[in-house]
Amino acid sequence: MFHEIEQRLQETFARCLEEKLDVRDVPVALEEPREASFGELALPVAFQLARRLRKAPRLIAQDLVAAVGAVEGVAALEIAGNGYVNVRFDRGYYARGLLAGSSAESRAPAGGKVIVEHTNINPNKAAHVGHLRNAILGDTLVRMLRASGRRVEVQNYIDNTGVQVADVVVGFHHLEKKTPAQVAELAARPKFDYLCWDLYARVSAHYKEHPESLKWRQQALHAIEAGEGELAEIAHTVANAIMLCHLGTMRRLGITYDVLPRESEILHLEFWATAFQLLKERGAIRYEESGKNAGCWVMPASAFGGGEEQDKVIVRSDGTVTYVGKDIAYQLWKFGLLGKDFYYRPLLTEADGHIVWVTSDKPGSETPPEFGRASEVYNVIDVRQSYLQEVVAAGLRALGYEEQAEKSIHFAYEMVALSLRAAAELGVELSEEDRKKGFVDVSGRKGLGEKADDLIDRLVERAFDEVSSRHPDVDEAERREVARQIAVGALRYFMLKFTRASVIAFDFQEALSFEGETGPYVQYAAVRARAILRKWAERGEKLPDFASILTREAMDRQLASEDFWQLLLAASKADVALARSIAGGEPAHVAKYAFQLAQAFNTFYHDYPVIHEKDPERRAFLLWMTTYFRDQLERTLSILGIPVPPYM
RNA sequence: GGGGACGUAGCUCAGUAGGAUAGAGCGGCCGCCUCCUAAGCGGCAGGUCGCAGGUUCGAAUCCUGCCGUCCCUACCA
Repeated sequence: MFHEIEQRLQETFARCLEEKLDVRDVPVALEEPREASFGELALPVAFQLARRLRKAPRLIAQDLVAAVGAVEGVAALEIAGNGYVNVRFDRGYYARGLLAGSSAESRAPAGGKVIVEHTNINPNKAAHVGHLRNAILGDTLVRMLRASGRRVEVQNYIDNTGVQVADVVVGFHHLEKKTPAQVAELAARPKFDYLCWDLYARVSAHYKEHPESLKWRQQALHAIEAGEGELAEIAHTVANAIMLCHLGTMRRLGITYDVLPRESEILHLEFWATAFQLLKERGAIRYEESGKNAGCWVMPASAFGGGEEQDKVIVRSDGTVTYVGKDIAYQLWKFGLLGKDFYYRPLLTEADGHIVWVTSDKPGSETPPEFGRASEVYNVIDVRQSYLQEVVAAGLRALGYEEQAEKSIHFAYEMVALSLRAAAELGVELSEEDRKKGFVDVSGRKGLGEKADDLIDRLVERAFDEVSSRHPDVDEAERREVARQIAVGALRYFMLKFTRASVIAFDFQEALSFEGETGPYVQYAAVRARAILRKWAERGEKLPDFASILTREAMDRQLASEDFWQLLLAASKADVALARSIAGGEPAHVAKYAFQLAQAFNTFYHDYPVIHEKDPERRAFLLWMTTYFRDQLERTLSILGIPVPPYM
């Protein structure tokens, strides 16, 4: 509704500018005034024209307003200050529009399929808080895009053949002296990812003390790549088991995937060979005869704006491909440009019936949906990979896929570090450098950091205590489920409230808080809205027929109250917030809006008892506001992936 | 050396396609539960938006320089 009026104003003013002033190149900007008393929208257009027309902005504004005349849904256009045009909505019209359900909801889904790749955790150890930021950011992006009508495919890339897995294989084989069968037995036990977490740290420490043992890593890598022998078998067991652990961790947060493309298939199906051919044919890479990169195939630095002497090696002099090369092949596949596809098999079925597929190197018996062939690709990867992501896009560009390079979006975010206090709580020794920085880097290699599942457990425990203190009479299993939902709300909100470019110095006190700007605060507002309506129903009352009682005149009467109008207006801006959030690539904006929406509802809740209202029209209005707030809160929370508990 | 991000209240952060009196949460202080759950609500205190110039009707926002912090810049994977 808000957006409709915005559009109408923009069109009307643009047309007026064109017809009356012959101005076409000035975009009609709309702002939300700082002061609510100025109206709902403001147009600074007169300022933009002042210079060109050599005329005082205020006079221009007056002429424009006179020329524009009446606009549907707008009660008044006022000149304010030096030349602002302030817009006052027709409140009754607006509210009736909301009551009827905005037609903006029914707009057709536009554009082709979007692929969002996120999580991408090395399958060699338990997930930690840093991984949570990636997955929550990615999953929320998916929900945002879907809410805006886009078709989205969610991918979680599994590097099951890399060094990280190889290192754990080394641990089992050389340090622990385990046979593949023994490893398989361990892998079947719970918390295998925790066991590997420690083992991985031990292997890293071992390398440090005995650098000569790094040859074990090379052996393991070769074995894994060849896919034969005990080492490969252990790698296979470890990667699969840990991958399932990660899926389990993410499932706790309501995060799931459509397909898991694996590095092993990219290898076995020779995606790289195909891409290599393309890159050579189209001159995207060149063979170096001499110089420091002699014998290598490189992408010239000029292709991706790299500095001088910064050509990027794609194929090493020994003929093996670097990661970027494989990433280019993979990115080509995502756009359906490789001319090759994976095979697939169903991996598991989620509780809601959703099937998660995994790639395979041979045909399966079941027919998968069509994967890949996207028109737009979001890679949710931390900011440190910016350079490599640039090279990948440059690869597409060099192949002539300008459009796809443009649509390859590196959805970058900053790291999660540990606050000094959190690091101290985890028993980390703080160096002078750490103290100066003010935070400590998470390091999987050192086994340093808070495991995702531990954090979720802590949150659930805290929430359980809170729930239990408020509802001691309720069945324990039910309290636990409510606690779980609150924990998810707290964690997801915490990870989303920061903008992407902000380093999160993870702090337990902040993350475990349920008060103030937190997920539970927003959940609580939704719970309160539901509670009012439940109480109403428990009295044996039915909801009034809003459409017939709340006529336009009735809405006008009720919304003459500035309080009500501001509350309704705030509640109606969910779509505006979503659109702005997608355009800006910033899920934090939706989170902020959810918080503001909750604040607005809490004000409403506090100031206006609904059920005890005596006047029938006023009561109907309050009940309608309650349902509207509830719907908007629930919708916004679902975009954030935050559940609404039955009570709190 | 080159590239990028950042510097806003005691703390953690919003706010930048230039706009009206710079916001929130936490922490601090003072209030509010015979009335739909106080995980709530109200109030007070707290800021030369790193510094200096420039652009203009107007700058936290754009440009330049400086100071400071972090990240990236391998034939490792």
